[in-house]
Amino acid sequence: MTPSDIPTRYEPTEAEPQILERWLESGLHHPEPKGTAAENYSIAIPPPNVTGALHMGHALNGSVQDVLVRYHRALGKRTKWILGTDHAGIATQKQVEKLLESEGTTREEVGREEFVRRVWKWREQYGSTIIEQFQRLGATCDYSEERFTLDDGYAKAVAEVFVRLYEKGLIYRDNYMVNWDPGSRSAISDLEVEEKEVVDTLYSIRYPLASGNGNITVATVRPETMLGDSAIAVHPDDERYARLVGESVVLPLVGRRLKIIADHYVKPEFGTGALKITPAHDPNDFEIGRAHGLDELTVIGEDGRMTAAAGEEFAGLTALEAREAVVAALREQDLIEATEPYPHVVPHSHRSRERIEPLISLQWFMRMDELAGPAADAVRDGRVRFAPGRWGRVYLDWMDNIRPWCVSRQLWWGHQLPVWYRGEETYVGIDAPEGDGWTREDDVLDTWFSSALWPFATLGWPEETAALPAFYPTDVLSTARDIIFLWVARMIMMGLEFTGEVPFSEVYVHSVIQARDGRRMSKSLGTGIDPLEEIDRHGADAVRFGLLAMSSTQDVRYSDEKVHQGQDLANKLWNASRFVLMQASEKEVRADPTPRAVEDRWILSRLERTKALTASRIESFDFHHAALGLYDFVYGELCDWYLEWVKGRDDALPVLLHVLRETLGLAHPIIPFVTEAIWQNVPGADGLLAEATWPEAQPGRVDEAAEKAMADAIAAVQAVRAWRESVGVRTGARVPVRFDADGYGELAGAVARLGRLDLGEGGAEPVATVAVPGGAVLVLPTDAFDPNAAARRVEEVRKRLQGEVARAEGKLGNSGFVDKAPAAVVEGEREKLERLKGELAAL
RNA sequence: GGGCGGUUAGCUCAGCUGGUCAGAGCGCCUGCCUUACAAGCAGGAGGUCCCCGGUUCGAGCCCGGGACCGCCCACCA
Repeated sequence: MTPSDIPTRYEPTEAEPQILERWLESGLHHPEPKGTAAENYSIAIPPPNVTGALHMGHALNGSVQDVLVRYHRALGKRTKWILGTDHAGIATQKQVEKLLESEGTTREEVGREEFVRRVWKWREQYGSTIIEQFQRLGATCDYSEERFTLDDGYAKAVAEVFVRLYEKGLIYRDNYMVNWDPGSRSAISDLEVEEKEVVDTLYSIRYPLASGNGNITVATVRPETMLGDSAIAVHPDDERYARLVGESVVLPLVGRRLKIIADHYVKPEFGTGALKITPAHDPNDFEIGRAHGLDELTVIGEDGRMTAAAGEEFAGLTALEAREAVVAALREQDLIEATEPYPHVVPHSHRSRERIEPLISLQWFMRMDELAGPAADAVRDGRVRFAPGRWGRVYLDWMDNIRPWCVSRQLWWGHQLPVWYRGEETYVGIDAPEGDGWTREDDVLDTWFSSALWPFATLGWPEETAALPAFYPTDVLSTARDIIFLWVARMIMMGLEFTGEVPFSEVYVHSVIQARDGRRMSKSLGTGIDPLEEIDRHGADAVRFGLLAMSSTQDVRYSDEKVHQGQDLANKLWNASRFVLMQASEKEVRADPTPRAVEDRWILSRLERTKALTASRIESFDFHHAALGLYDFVYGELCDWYLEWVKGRDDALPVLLHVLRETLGLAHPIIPFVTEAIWQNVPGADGLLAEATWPEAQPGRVDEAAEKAMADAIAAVQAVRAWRESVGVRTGARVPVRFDADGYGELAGAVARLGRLDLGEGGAEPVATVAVPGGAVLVLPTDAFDPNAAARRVEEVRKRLQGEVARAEGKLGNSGFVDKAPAAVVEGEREKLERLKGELAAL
């Protein structure tokens, strides 16, 4: 196709699929496992859930990582973007349960083995969805080596880690209070619990003293748990109860005698200052119970129903039913002293949204303190750096207060614990133990346990693969802040423990993209914006540019304007290229971009600065400015000025082509599709832009003098245009002028052309004056405008200038300023004053 | 209860270690089909930089206090 056949609009929907195909076929995303991790560049993608569909968070993070990956690939590094998906225990299990439900059956009915088979089948069918969606974004992950956290090799790594930690004594089994999620019927970790405010009823209940001399009143929002009470606690210094400590009360409805104990945990000022202790159903009571050796009576089971221990009358009821029954029974005996509405925060399951039922359960735990120390040190001493830095402090706060991690889950989908039991015996090992009678632990591991191994398990650990030394440690981990504890911290701990090295040296915590109105983007709220629809509408480049331009060091609202800016930029580049290529015609120009004019030196200088700036911004994760800086260069310098400036010149082509090629190169990491599409039409551009090198820095091309000269010339054009507008010069009319300003040289001609002026030398008396840097443009007699309007305009300008002069003089007349401000600042002010006076005089 | 962000033009946001920092995009107004682009080009209007104190020759920028919005952590029944 000849350049003039190139359509005037860039059509992403037509271009993108073809370009994507070429990239995928080229193999550019797959590096050979050679060299060392120090020479190479690698990023491990936060593995999306297999059940997932691309959301804005993925799209932003994918854009961020792809910019980094493409940039480093262009720098000539062997670059690997480790790709894969997470088996996502609960989420995936639920998905398939739903499917079974639609078939009229249940997980229990089909049985574990069949269920797991069904999940695998589901994964085969739908698991690649999100991978394809990443491709549409243009992400150059290593698609040829897709990992899955439940693959055989990966599972081996998980088992290996579990066994080693067990042998080290860091993993153990215990009967302990856990967060029971009735929704998923599994224990969950502290991190998967979220506090939500609810309004409960606070019941004040009288417990009669065993002595018969009165009562102690306690308050609770969960009266049903009283069936499991083991004691009453008061503060040791609470005089009201001092003489009662050691005595007993009679537990209403049950009749059990409860000791009155003293414990510092109790807040005397809260309620009556007496606290009922239910060790099996409240985390605090659990602690107190263990400290005092109290009985742990489980009255609510894992099914959410009252156990036999709750007594005949209540056993089998749901906890809620039991509450009503207990309250009714207490009322009957007139033991309820008061009730009041009580708003407070209570734990809910992050997954199922259901209220957590704290209970004592036999689970597997991991002690974290021993691993946390070195992992915290790695951040303290800078081996791992967070960007923005404040997240490092957040990480450290958590690490310094770390608690044991409940790692077992009562699910079917996941890594089954490598643990076998026979009677009282427990065996932990990679393979099943010898001998008969062993049964394997049913539970599976918390999904985050396997995710914690991601950076090295994906590379084949514990096998000594070639990929491991080539790409581990990785360079950057890019993620959202909500998984800093769940994932990032644990990767650092596990990485250090099992490889002796930090898994990545930088953690970039990107923005959270909110809905347009500032609410959270969420499916249930209907506030989500589908990145794929946005790509359909505006193109992948526009979405990438938009997201990067939006991103910040804080949360941001989704901005349609930024996406539009990206779309506009793509189109602008497309048309600028058209302009250049139409001149290039068949001629293949590879010649050095020899500058033949000031504007050539200027654009080469500006290009040089943009290259350096873009590189440093990418390296410092300042994607916002990298994207917008690129936009400014392309619009504000290349198109608005340079292209206009050289129109009519026939010797600018080498520079034009050079600037176009390099601009495509530096824009490519941000807007890869359109730049690749243009590249295919550029004479002398071989192969894929995605495989081309980053435009080499040419510091010698920075030209201060040319920048200054052009800045003045541009300012002059703008001054002339503004003047024309303000005095109402007839549209398009050429205005005769005498150029009375220094320092323009050859640029005066272009200023005149762009300002639609006719340069003359005649000695006629000027009828108007337009101040420009270095002097003025004197307007000669003409009928193109009304001189009165010009006079008014001059007055306005004079007033403004006089004001500025007064301000500058005031500043310089202030001895405080002159004496204390740095000499350069004072000098700058003096120069400014001179300039202003000059402009004023020129009027 | 503790901690962290934020509050700048009608809207969404930039403003580095205090001195051309009062900006961009969108929107708005005016004028243009200028042979790359009318989803374009040119010009323009628009802001007590949340409030109150303080430091300084000089403060969106630093310090103290306050208001409001958002997030994280947290075992007060």
